[in-house]
Amino acid sequence: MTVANRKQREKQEMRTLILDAARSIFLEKGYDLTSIRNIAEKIEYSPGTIYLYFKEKDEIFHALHEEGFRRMIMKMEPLQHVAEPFERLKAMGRVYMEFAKENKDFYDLMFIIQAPMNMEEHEKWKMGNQALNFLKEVIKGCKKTGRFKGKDVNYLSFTIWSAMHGMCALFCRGRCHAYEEENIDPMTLMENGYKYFINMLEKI
Amino acid sequence: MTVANRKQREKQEMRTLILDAARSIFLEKGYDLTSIRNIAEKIEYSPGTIYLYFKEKDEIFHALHEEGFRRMIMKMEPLQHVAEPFERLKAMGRVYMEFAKENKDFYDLMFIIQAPMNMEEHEKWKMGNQALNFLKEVIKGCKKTGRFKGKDVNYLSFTIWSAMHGMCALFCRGRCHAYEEENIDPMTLMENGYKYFINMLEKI
DNA sequence: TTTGTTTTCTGAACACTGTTCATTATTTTC
DNA sequence: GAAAATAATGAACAGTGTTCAGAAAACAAA
Repeated sequence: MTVANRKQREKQEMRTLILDAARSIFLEKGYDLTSIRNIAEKIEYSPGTIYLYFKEKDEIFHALHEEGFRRMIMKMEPLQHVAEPFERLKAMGRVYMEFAKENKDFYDLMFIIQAPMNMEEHEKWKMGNQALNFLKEVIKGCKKTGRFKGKDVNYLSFTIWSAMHGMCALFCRGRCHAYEEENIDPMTLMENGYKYFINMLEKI
Repeated sequence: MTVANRKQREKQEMRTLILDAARSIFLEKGYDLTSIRNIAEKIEYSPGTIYLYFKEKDEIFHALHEEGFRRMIMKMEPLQHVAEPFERLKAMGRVYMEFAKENKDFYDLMFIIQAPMNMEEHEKWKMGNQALNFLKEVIKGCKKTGRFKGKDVNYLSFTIWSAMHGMCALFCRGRCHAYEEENIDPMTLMENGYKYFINMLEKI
C-alpha cells in the first residue's frame, strides 16, 4: 500500500463525501437550493475545499446526473426478462414514468435542467445515450415481430420518448394542475395518458 | 383629464417601459441572465424603482408568461377557419411546434420554467387554460365526426399535449443532441416526430 | 411665490450565489 | 528535525433578489 495509493483513495473518499452531501441536500431541497456553501457546511469543510475535488458546481451535478441514469437503468434491468418485444416496450414506458414520479428531482436533472448539459462535449450524455440505445434496441425487436412496419427506428424512438417525457415533464413542472378544475389529479392524468398512448402505439 | 387619471396612466406607462426592457433582455439573453439590475440599467432607473411597479421579479415574468400565451393564441387564430376538426387538430399541433421552435424562450417560460408558476393561485395559468380549452374543443369537434370513439376528452387532450410538449421540451433543453451521433438534427427530428405522432392519432 | 404635504426615486445594505487565490496548516520526504 | 509538498482555509470579487431610510421631485394651499 503505497502513499500515493492511499492519497488517491482519500481523494475518492472525499469526492464521495461531497457527492453524498450534495445528493442529500438536492433530494431534500431541490437543485436551486443546493449551493456550494450548503454542501460545504454539511461536510464541515470550507467552500473552497470543494473546488479541490470538483472543477465546478456543474461537475457535481453531472455526477448526480449520471447516478440518476444508473438508477433508472437499474430499474429497467428486470425488463430483460420480458421476452416479447412489444410487452417489453410497454413495460419500459411504465418504468420510465414510475421513475419520474418517484424521483422527480433526478428526472428533472436528467431530462429538464440545462445546467449539467451545458458543455459542448457530447460525452456528458453517455449514460443518456445508453438508455436511448436500449429503447432503440427494443423497438428493433418489435420490428422483427412485424410491428412498426416502414417506421424509422430513430424517429420512432424520438416520438415514443417525447410522448413519455412530455407527461413526465408536465408533471415535474406542475403543469398537470391545469386539470384540477376538472378534478383530475396528476397521477390519474398520467396513468390514463400512458394508457392512451400505448393504445396508439398498438395501432400504428 | 384629472390628475389621478394621468398618474394612473403614467404608472401604466412605467410598467410597460419595464416590461419592454425585461422582454428585450429576456429574448436576447434568456431567463437566467435577466436580472432586476439589468432591467433597471436599461431603462436608466435605480433597481429599487422597479419594485414600485412590480411586487417581485416573478410578477414581471408572469406578465411575459401571459404575453407568450397571447402570442401563441394569436398564432392559432387562423385555425378557426379550418373547418374539418381533425385537420384543425393537426394544424394546431404544427402551429404549437412552430411556436416553440420560433419562440424558444417564451415556450420555456410558458411550459418549462417553474418560476412564474410558483404561487398556489391557479389564476396564474388562466391563459394556459384558455389554450388548453381550445384544444379540448377541437377534440370534441373530432369526436362529433366519429373520431376518438370511447376516448375521454380530458385524458386525450393530455396525451396529445404531452406528445407535442415532449418534443418541444427536449428541443428547448438540448436533449435532441442525443441524435447527433446518427447525424439527425433537431429540426428533422421534430418534423418526423410530429409526422409519426399524427400518424398514430389517425389510427387511434 | 413660498410653504407644507405627498409621491417618486435612489442607492446603500442584507443575505445570498459560484468561484478564485494568497495565506495558513498539515503531511510527507529527506 | 528541517525542508518540501500537499491540503484546507476564508476573505474577496462580482453577481443575485429585495428592502428601506433618506433625498428629490411634484403637487396643493396660502
